[in-house]
Amino acid sequence: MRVAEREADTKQAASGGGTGAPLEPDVHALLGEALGSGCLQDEGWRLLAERAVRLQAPAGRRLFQAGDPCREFLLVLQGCIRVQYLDETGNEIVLYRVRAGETCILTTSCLLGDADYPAEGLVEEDLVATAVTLPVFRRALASEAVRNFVFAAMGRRLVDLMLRIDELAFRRLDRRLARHLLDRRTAVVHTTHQDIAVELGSAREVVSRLLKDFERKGWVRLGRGRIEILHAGALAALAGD
Amino acid sequence: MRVAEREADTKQAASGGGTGAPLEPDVHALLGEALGSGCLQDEGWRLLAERAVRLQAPAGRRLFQAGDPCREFLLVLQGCIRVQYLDETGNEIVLYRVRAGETCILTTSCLLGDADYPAEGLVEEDLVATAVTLPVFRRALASEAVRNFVFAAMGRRLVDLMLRIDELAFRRLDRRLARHLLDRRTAVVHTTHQDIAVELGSAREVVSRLLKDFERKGWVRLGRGRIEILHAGALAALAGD
DNA sequence: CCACGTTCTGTGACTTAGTCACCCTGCGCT
DNA sequence: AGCGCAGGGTGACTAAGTCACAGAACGTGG
Repeated sequence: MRVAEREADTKQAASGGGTGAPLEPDVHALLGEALGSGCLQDEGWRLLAERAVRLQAPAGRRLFQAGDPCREFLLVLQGCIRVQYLDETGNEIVLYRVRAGETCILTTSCLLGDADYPAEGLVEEDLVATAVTLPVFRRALASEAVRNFVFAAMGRRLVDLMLRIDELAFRRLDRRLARHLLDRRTAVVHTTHQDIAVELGSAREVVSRLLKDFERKGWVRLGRGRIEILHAGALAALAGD
Repeated sequence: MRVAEREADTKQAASGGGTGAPLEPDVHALLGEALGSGCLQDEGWRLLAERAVRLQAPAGRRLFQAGDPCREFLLVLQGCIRVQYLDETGNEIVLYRVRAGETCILTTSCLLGDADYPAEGLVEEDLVATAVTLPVFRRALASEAVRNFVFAAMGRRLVDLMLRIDELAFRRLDRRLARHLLDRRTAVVHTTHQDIAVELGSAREVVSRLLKDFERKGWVRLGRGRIEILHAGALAALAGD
């Protein structure tokens, strides 16, 4: 219970596993919304919806960290989890994000592989998720629809990580920085240089210097915790359209 | 049929899907050997063994490349596949290797996610593998044992890729190079500087320079396509034991 | 409103890594 | 012997990371 509130613990216990038992109405609805309503016809999805425990956590909360045991399958309904790796020397790098309708594949594979988390998960936007225990998840996996969903999520993430590797190995940091700024999709980016460095797997000083270059070129205006984009076109050109 | 010989195609077609039909005896044996003999009690594993097509390919053969559609589930019985990413600019980096008893998770997740391969697979040591078509694989996944095997493989690979990301982002190349040389587990490493660069996600010139440094320090002796390790202890110390 | 601690940013000096250009060497081939 | 070519060496330069430190911006308690 260390990591997040579970408002539904008692309700869940009361509802039991009976087929027609009263469910979590909002979890049901959110699941339908997040995944398309057709999925609740499926037995596996129905099982997940019935046995799902609602889990909420405010932005900033750490859901899990490296070394934690993994006990439940997670499906995000609202908000966003940032998964990042932290090594012994204190270096951090963002691996990927889990958003509404997605599962955390790290959780899934640790759960099924009986391994501890190798990375940490931070709530970035207020989170609403459902959690089910390993036995229930194993039963749900008997459904082909659930299996396909989980495997497809894994495949996507795998490709993400490969692209991330390519970026780190071969892409220039100024281009990646420009891309990152544009990806925020706001004219004014509220963040610190340190956060960007973690995002890109680089060092704060390097990010600061590059941003200063951008400012000298008139592409951005810098403030404390604030980057105003003045010339998105130039950034896009640098990023490679 | 472009990528590899399939000596068993006809035999497979003849044996059909009947439960007691004649099987691939050696595939059966190899499967048992690779995975532990208990697995053939399981219905899913038995299905895989029965419907498996033996696939062989000599070292150097390209099994698949980026953009290829993915049609079959692969399980390596002997040999080794090197999976590497090649981007538009021609940069290459080794992602991971698939050895005896392992599945290529890239194949698995592309297959189930109906996606094309994002990377290429090269046979590094003469390959013996089994392949099954998507429909058969889907049926085999009904078995919990098969599912656990596949998910566990995904989890391990995921962790591999994360470590690779950490390495690329934060580890010094001289240490990674030292580690790489030691990992070959031979006193004389037969390889080119270019190959090592691809392995580490770096550039040939950089690898050459570092190796020259190692030679000047008396740790290795360099020859054309050949690196003789003279002082493994020093390399290990640099690599961080 | 001020003093003070904290967080964020800027910068110089230096090391490590990547890029570009070019040349040399070892080796197989005819 | 002469040629071609993959593999390797190196200088010069740019990009990125590290270390050390300083100053600016902000928040809080007095």
